[in-house]
Amino acid sequence: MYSYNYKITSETHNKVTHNSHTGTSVQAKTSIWMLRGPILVIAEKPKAARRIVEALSQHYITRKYSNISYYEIKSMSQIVYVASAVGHLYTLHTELREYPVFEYKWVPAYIADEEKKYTRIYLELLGKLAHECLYYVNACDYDIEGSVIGYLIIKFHGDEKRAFRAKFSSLVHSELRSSFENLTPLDYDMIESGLCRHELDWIWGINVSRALMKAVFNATKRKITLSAGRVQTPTLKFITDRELERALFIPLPQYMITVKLKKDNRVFTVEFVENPVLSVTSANIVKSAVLRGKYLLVREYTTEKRKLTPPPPFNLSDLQYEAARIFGFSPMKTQKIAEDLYLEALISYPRTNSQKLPPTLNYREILQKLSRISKYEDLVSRLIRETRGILRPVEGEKEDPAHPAIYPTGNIPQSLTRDQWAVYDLIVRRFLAAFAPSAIMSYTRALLETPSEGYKFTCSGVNIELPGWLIYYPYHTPSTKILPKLARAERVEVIDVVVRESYTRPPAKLKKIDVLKWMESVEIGTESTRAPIIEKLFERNYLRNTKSGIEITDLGLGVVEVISWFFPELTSIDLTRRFEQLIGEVKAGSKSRLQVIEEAKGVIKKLLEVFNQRIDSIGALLSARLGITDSYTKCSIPTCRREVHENSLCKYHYEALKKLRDLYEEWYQRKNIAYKEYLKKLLNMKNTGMFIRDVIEHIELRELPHK
DNA sequence: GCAAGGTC
Ligand SMILES: [Zn+2]
Repeated sequence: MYSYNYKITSETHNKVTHNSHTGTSVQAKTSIWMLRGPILVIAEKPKAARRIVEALSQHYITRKYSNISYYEIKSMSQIVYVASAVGHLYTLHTELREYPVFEYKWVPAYIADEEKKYTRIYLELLGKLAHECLYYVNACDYDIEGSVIGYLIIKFHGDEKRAFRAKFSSLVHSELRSSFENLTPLDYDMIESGLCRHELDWIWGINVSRALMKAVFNATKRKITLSAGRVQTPTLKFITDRELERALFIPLPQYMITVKLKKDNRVFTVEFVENPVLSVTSANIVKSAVLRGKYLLVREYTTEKRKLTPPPPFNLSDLQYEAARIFGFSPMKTQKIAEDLYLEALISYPRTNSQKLPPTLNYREILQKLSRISKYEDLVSRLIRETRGILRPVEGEKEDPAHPAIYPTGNIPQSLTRDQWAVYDLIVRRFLAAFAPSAIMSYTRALLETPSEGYKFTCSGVNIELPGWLIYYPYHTPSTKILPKLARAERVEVIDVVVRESYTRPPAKLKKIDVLKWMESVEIGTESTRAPIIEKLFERNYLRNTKSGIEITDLGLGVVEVISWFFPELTSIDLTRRFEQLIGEVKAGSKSRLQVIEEAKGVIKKLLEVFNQRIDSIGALLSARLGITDSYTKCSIPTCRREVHENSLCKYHYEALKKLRDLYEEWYQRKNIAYKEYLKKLLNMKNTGMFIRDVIEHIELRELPHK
């Protein structure tokens, strides 16, 4: 139903080609050097401005405006200023405080938001320079947001009619030079679709957030910050679903059969291939068969060598994942550290999705610089030896329209904290590993059977034949396990059979990194925004963090219920797919931005009308979940604040009770046990869900004596 | 004050 070929932020413009004589493009190209009159070149960020001016001239002048730098290229016939934004300098804003609200305009971010004060000086400088200039070049990142960032500055301080777009997808000097010799007119297709995305997110997010807050205010007279949005709400819903699954989880008994075998005086263990076995009776049948036979017959014994290629260079989410896995860092912490390292010029730009190193990068030079850091000296010389100086990095599939994978610059770290070192070290090692040879692993697998019944058992071993890249990036090293040598048809002596009772487990509690990986997998949010959006859900008190992972709060659950009821599209990732389709149509020119916004307005207005009709009961629900007031009809579980759904229970406790009673049948079949024993057993198990526990404790164990 | 998106 929707087209998936349009990504909200990673949209790549049509391929960058500057060879105008091939006739591949009909767009007029202009060389910056042909323009007569002062020119302002606008970069997206200070570091990019520096790279751009270095590429354009060897004789540029660095100037200071207050504490920020800009650059000047002066020749006989022209003057070029290169200055930078710091990301978005403008933001959508409204003076109105009510909702529905559809009146908004772009205003300087430093005015609308106290935290963006630092952008003021950049905008002030750009304004002053723009005033002196005749031509304007948007040289922001070559993506949809870059098109918007530069456009708004030119619109408010320059002149769209004398403006150009520079198109480059790396900051390599030759590519930069070429792009400035082939400037195109402003890319209005991207600008319009970008503006449209901003407006859609604003009207949805602001209106629904205000509606939620208004409901709570009416019910409690308290101003409590609540929010909803295209990215945060589906993310909250995802976490809620996992938490509900856990809270309603009932472990089921199951049985694992293992056999201890002996070969050459060495005892090793094989597992029943049909594990887990669902009842104790069938487990015991297998057990006695094995004991009767006294030995197992080897049916298969195979060893297979496999190449393990190095993992690709880091993009931000892979780095966040590894730092979480290896050091337990939150994605936000890793991101902040990576940003610090970038600002210290120790690593390349970190907010990238790319798993590919720039092909024109001087790898050898970086390696030589890294070898001056004593802890990498030996690794680098080993790498040069192993590769015989042939430096061809592996790459992954993921791409980014404006930035390559993360790599170390080779600059020597001066004073890093322990945590900064940890992240820096991961980046360096991953970079080194990208050039290293594949590791070679051998996997051994044995299949054995009982001689008469043919019950099958298996075991496997793994050995590192050649470490290859694991020397440089050892965090994927498997623990080796060597099996005894076996031959087909060999009889192996049985020492013991173990039937271990275990229980099914609920899905794990989510960690922040799991949430981030999920957002990435369903393509919502961006490298820059995912970790901050997860943090925002905690700030709103929708979530709480515990040692074992994320938990949903009563408020978070209530917000998801309310949004699911009145704004269901906002809880689904399909809204992002829908936005992608719409802004794709704006880009193609088949729909206008105004048209798309008017349609969205209509939808939102209608939803808000229905919301407003029920605003009192919504307010009552949320204020009960906040613990401010009591529900009119309270769930009979003493610890529960929710309103009654059926039989004096809220909908979760009602469902829990039903499930608890339904699943007893299954338990009885697996493990002959009385209902009361079943309840007590469940209460004693840590994996039993919270809602299940509640109904056992407060209903079943209380009512039983009367039954 | 509220979104999501840039970047410090
Ligand atoms: Zn309840």
